[in-house]
Amino acid sequence: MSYQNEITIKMEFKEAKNKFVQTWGALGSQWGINKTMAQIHALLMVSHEAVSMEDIMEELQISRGNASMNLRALMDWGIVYKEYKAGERREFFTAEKDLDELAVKISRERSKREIKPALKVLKEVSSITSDNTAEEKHFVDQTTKLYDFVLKADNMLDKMTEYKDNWLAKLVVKIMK
Amino acid sequence: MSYQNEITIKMEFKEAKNKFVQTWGALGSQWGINKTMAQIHALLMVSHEAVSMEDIMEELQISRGNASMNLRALMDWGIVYKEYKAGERREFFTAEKDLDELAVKISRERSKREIKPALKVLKEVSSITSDNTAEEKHFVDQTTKLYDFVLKADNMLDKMTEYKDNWLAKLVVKIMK
DNA sequence: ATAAACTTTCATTTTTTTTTGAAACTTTAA
DNA sequence: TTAAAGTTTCAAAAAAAAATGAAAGTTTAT
Repeated sequence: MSYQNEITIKMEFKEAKNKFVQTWGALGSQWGINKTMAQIHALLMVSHEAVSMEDIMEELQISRGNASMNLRALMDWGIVYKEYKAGERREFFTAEKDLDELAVKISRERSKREIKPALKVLKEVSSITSDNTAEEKHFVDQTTKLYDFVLKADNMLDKMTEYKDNWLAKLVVKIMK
Repeated sequence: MSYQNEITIKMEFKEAKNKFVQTWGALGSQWGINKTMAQIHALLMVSHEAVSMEDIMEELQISRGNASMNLRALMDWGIVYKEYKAGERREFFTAEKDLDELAVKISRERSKREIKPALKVLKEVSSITSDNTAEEKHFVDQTTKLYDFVLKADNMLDKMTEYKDNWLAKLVVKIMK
């Protein structure tokens, strides 16, 4: 293989990696996860070995503070881990690479942080003592339905992800038949 | 019932309604939907009859432009409808109130707008011609897995929502047993 | 104990997203 | 046709979110 070809191929890989990281970042934004957080996660997902903070900063062109804070957030979500290498002072980071596990953790966190508090409010507002204007009846009825729906969806997601191993594939089978 | 009590009850309803609208708005933000859009939707969801733009502006304390743009967006998502009242010049708005239908429409839109384009990129980047460094092998392997996973999840969601009527309840039964 | 190597924090700046409001546009009734 | 009643658009302003970077903090080797 010629030198020229090798250069070409390397470029293609770097471009692909970059495109993936950018896309994952944009997708994150659209789902309320900050861009850098999603990008760091993407980068770690496709890295075959643990990456230092220095390297993350370099690859994504971000500041030390930004890298540090988003790595912390990713670790709080339980989807990025710190790793220590023998004889190395620096810390290295890896992402959860098992996709079933990743999906489970993201589900759990979002449920805990967002769905559960929303359910609490729904329960609260649907239990007002209503005099019986059509307006208030409709409010109580609709928020009660919403509470039931969200609760059911949340429980189902929980059950779904309980399968643990290969849960998505198993579900596909179960639902299709 | 005394005048005083009636005032108290009215207050409670207004507070509950406001709390619901605020909470729905906050939840929207966390999932990448702008706050006002979510609030308008919340407001329409719990209104027993169609609401004019004027009233929406008034209740949410937002400008005409903001109201107009977000109503347009909600209609593009297919979860808010325009209504014309006989002998009225103004337009009125209602929300999709059937929760099964609402969830289906939100799923469809998000899939179309975000998941499908992401899948396209995943397919693209996972098909680079790789020389066989461990690094590139891992990249291709991981992005391929991700493509398969996201595709499967997207298809499943599609199948799930195909049940149409009362799909969530039906699914719960199917998955639990 | 200390200093080098590294990480975290947070007040300030920058960027991005959302909102405003006035002008342009549309529709309807007289 | 016109003018009144309403809606939409979009450039500019405001608000919100994210990023920076320097100072403070921590850890480790000597």
